[in-house]
Amino acid sequence: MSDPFDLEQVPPAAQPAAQPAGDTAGDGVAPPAAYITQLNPEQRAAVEAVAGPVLVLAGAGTGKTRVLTTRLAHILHQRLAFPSQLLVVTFTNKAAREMAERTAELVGRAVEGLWLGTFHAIGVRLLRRHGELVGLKSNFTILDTDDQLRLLKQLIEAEQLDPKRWPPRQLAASIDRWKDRGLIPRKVPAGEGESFANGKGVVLYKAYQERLKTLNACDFGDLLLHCLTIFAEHADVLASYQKQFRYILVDEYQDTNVSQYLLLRLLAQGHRNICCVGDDDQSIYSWRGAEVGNILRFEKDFPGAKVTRLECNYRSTPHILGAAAGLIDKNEGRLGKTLWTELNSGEKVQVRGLWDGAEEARAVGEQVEDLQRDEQPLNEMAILVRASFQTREFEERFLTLGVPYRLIGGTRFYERAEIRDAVAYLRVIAQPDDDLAFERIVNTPKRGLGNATVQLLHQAARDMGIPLTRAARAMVGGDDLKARARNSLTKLLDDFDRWRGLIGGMPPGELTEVILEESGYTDMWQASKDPKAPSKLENLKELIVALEPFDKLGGFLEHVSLVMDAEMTQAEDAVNILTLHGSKGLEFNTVFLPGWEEGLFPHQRALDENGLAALEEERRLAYVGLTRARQRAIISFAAQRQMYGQWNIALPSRFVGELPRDHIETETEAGLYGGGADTVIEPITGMAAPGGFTFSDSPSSTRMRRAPRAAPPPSYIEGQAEQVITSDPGVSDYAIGERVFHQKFGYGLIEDIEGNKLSIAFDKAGAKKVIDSFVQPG
DNA sequence: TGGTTACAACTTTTT
DNA sequence: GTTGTAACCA
Repeated sequence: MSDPFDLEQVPPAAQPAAQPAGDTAGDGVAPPAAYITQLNPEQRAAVEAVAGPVLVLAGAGTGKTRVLTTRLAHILHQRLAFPSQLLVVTFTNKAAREMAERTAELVGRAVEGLWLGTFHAIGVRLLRRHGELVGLKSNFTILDTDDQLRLLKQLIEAEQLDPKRWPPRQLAASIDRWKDRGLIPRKVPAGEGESFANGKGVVLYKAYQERLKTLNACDFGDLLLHCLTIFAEHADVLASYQKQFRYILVDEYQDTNVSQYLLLRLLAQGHRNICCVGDDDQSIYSWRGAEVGNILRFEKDFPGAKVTRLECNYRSTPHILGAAAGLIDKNEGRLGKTLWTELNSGEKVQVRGLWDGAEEARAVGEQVEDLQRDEQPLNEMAILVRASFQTREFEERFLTLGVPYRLIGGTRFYERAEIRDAVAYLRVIAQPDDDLAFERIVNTPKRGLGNATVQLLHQAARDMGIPLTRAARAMVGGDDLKARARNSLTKLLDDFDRWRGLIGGMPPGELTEVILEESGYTDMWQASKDPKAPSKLENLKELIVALEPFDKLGGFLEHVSLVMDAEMTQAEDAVNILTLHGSKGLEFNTVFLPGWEEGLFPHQRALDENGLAALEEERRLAYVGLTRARQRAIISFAAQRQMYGQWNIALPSRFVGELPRDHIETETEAGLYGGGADTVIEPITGMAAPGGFTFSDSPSSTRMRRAPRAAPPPSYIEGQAEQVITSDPGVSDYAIGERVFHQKFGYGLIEDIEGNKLSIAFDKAGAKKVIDSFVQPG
């Protein structure tokens, strides 16, 4: 019997033109394939519109991945193309994996030969083949952020600049942004390089690119930038890929940057069958170069594009959707979608104000335990935070409670120092020109090759214009080095040679074990009395395990640079703690959204750097967070919070006030921000919340004595006119010059008063703005 | 050269 | 509070 997905049988000449769905087995009577009938009409339209440019605006929880995978299966089923003629690009490795798995489910087995991966993975694939066109050998190294920074620091110093005044991080950010925009050094618009080191920015960028070439290396941005260069300069290469990729599918289109956009546009010019799926309301990566504009002007870029909206949400209750919709509606410049659902209304979104971060963690912990008693799996609960430092309080709380949790994100496996050291050894072996890897391990473990020696090597390498390891070889033959250093270095180079000789002879995992053993690296940690040493040794063992599936060293190194996240074991039932950014694409029955405070969320730094655009992006982030929830969302904010050792006053996020009241339920009692016991929180303003809360767990001695007052509505925030302030703004009872006491900051002097906000110069804690109900006469 | 200490900066998000 | 870097001393 014929297999509808028998890809070997696909006639390569098949054209997108049209056979009706399901009529592929040649018997002419087949109804629409099963996979099609399971879709709703909009989804089905998005799947079946295979020819020409298509934009699918897929709201949160509307079955975006399903549409993508079904479309992919559909194209294969219709025999419109070989797998190798399909380019499927995702934004994350996880999404790529999921896509492959779900397509395999639809097709009934894994599909071989697809060009499916992240933009960067696709870039690598192209560069391994055509890298010589931009001066890269096929075994080029991919630098990580750390290497990049060390290299930039060297270059900054070489320009006689002080890296303290001109931080490498800042330069790296500029360079990354240029690369995101597809700009090689000479294309950087005049004036843009000026801001760094008095105009040296572009000079350094150029020097950096040259240095990368001699290192036979490229950074993340180059993976796309070099592809663009190749396509621009070699029409034949471009043409061959334009011809090859009959169908292009793009996930998370709202997250593409200019480079990615340009690549897609070039590649799609062949067959024009490009389908982009995305949601402008979930664009949260502009800070790393993503251009929402790409999705907003899709129809202009691809004339005649079909646009399909997926608005039927299968995930969240109406209250959750309503709250999210009310919030996102405050943004301008949206393509606009209205999500609806057939689910029952469910619980309202809970909004809670609390005394401080610790109490917030306590409240979440309690609710987690309650839900657990109701037999809700912990796996179905998630705490989504804005910034990673927020995770600590929850971790501590869960440890105390004995509730298992898992931290998603955080320091990733391949970013750990010991893993990078080990990988650096492998890199030196695989690619002798990799100076950065060499520098990393030349004196780790200590072998008497300190700074002085390395400087000599650098000098020699520069003079001769060769990589460090080659310079080292030359130096051990000469007499510039002290006997001790020379012996050490000779031994190290001999080790390199020996290990290199082992590459083909044993699997990479075994080779790594040999290297870590013979180099003394393992011994170093075994002898260490660092409390972290045991866990580092554990990690090294895990690295060996991670190496097992790889039969070639190069393959593993590529994996390390592209797939930063090591596979997580989901075995245990545990609460998930992750950032809002990390939550995109996930869903949970219960979602906790703590830290909705001005300055933290929306984040102050984002606001400072990017103003209104950033505010809208933060709002989208809030939208993403809310729409992760299937049944229940709990938003909370604290009145004060400790951030890197310092206590900070916090006011409720303006987003709290933007939530439509019909869909939320506030747990309010008396007092936290002033206001009477029966007031409703209206912290809309981004200033102060007149809502009432008690600090239930705080010792009675800390309770406020003074009659609470509400904050005045801030005048500088637009669009707040309709918000009702239910408690009387009033005026502070304090006077300038009065001495007051604050529970966390101690004694201080009032310097200024605005409504109920006091500017106080604290004796120990410095100047702060505090709501008057937090202090008492001192 | 290596270890220790002191100081500083830093924390939004990540392929 | 933490981590990384610089300066100092052994």
